[in-house]
Amino acid sequence: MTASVNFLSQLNPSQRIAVEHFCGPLLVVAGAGSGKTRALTYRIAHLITHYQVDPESILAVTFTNKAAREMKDRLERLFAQEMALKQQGQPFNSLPEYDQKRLLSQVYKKTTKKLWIGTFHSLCARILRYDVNKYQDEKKRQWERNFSIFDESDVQSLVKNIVLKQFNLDDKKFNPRTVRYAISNAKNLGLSPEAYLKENSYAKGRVIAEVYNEYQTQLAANNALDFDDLILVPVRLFQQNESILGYWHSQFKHILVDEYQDTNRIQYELIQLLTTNAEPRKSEWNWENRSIFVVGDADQSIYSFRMADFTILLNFQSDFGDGLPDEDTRTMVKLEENYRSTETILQAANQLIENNSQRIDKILRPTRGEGEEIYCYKAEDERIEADFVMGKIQEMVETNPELNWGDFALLYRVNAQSRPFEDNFIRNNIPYNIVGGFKFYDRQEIKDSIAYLRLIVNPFDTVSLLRVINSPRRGIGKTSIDSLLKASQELEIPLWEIVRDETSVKTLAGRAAKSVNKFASMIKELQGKLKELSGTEIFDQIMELSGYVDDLKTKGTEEADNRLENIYELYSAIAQYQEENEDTSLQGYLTNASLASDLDNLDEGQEKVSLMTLHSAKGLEFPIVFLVGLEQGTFPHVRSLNDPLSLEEERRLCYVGITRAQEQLFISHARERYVWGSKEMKMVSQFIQEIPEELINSNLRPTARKVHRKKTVSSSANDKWSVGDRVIHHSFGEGEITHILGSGKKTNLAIQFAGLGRKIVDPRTNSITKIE
DNA sequence: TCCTCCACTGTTTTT
DNA sequence: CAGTGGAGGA
Repeated sequence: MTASVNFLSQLNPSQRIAVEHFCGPLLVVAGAGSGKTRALTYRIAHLITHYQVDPESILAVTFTNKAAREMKDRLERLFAQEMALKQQGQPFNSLPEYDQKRLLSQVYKKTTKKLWIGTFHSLCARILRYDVNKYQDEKKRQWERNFSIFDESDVQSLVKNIVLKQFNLDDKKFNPRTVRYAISNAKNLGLSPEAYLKENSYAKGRVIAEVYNEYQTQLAANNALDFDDLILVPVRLFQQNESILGYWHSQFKHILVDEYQDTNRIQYELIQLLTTNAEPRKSEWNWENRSIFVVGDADQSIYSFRMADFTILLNFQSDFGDGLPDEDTRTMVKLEENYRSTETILQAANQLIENNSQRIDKILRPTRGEGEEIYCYKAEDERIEADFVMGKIQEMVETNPELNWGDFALLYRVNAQSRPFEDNFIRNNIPYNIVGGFKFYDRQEIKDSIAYLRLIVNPFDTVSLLRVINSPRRGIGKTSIDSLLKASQELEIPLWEIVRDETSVKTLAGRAAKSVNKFASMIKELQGKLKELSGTEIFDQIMELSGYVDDLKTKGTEEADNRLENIYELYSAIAQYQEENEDTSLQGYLTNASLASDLDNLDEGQEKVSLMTLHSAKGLEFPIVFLVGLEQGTFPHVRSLNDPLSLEEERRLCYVGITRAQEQLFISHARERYVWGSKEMKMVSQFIQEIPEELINSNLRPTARKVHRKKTVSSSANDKWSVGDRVIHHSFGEGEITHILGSGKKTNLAIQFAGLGRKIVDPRTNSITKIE
């Protein structure tokens, strides 16, 4: 088919191997900026056009919703371009906008709509909407298909309540956050409360296991799942029911996983089950018309706090592949050519990451020019640091007509660091966009509205019920609620079962009974309309009937107006979802909303400076990057200073930051900075010292670099030497390079000298010169 | 039942 | 320096 010929020609040999891969396992080790997204999208396109794979049987897992959306968009364009040439005989871009849109929507209907592209969480949620009712856990707890997804704050308060109120534990010894974290970790390792207990049978572990168990009971009582369950439950279900696993195994013939280094144990398990159908022995796996294709970079593994485990990536070759050494294997390919950044930036990144002990050998080979040196600014404090960044951006935008605000990104370790920059940007009218931190869905009015919707979809969702039963105030106070709650607990039935029953309410709620009954009939009414009305219509009605909007309107304060605005925005979000997904069910929207992240709001089209954490920046690129707060204790973060493994993760994070930059990188640090309201002295980050001095220009030694640069840089540059080069050594004479050993700082050359045999030489000693 | 004020506590990264 | 939670007053 002509389609494939077209895009294959744009690839380098390694990318081509990746894209043309059809059946069986393949690990793509893809360095930053090496075109891995391209490899992924082109491969999907190739599977469909060249191998006639049914789009419905392709499962592509990405790390963020944004990455998923981008992949779908790219695929749509790719197919639309092909169709433009075939149907109309002219390039897509030259078609009138109307035709472009028509083509894109054709492609959507025919192909991209059918693909299973999304995050682990969204894809699993989708699977569970079909099958969760067939699952039963060890304690016979069950869930229905209209389950709620509890967000982190729901979960926190649930755990807190169990620890403090129900179990009456000492919160010094059992900090609810720590307990919550332990439960999450257990789930990410695939441990049930019982299994957790077995592995943690000491006193504290036993208590946590009990909390975990009670927590599960309450989730089930609410017909709710937490984020971790979205992965854990399908895995369990697949383990206990082979026909359900069989169904999904035959559904997903070609599985692709992006950012494989950030996969955790339970996600790995899921992939493993879907790929192998739980066949235990490798020799029994049937790769006919089936593949597992993962892309990742161990150097960019930055989510171990979420139990991500990059040894999963390192083990791919022995888990799924042929397990042969790098030179001989056919189940691994490395993409090392970097198309994104200048050589200077790549050298900084390569040298920095060399300081890590835990990695697989890989470097980034530059394909672009040397570029500008890195500029390092030492500031007095965080306000001066902000002045510097602001001044530099303004200066560059003014002097360089090619640049606009959207070409700049400001990256920091923790969200709190954005503050001084925000203040500064507001004062100086610099348009900016903060990604992450406060979320739209975290606002009170939004949580309230969502809670109403959740309750209508899933009446067992007691957390939501409690949230809205007296919001807006309708005279249902603490005492009434408590007596209703107590009854539900004693009878072991959901709170809603009490609330919906007029007689029970009359006996229990006293003066508030009338209000409770009114509230209950309102919810009942909308539950009845759930099937006939669309999400937006339900939303409209609940806001009206509940008096929520009226309540805000009568307040008339600026704050209330603001909240109203947000509620209207939520309405548009639901409407937009319905339109884009051809899904008018409220449930679809709710799932989508609970899995949405703030990163999804990042709109590249806007001409605004982007501010975000280094974690959020993964997968993105910007012409100019500012990496700020490079101080010991800020970055690397305090909590990693004493732990070598976390320090390595911080270094990987720094590596991610550096490799976001295409043209130019600025780094800065402050001599002192406010932390918790008091000034602290800060030492410069060790990461700055790990970048070769010659690559950095700074406000402390403005002209230092030019003198050393050429010599040292080129002799430490690994890519200068290649096998077969003729060299002269000052004492051994002429020889030929036969091997290049290691990479970066540790590069050594094996050289065959006439009459002297082979010797290992360190090129950094300047003892050898190349003969051109 | 509701609202306001004060004291305390806890600070990484996110699907 | 936040944001939260509890206590006490209206």
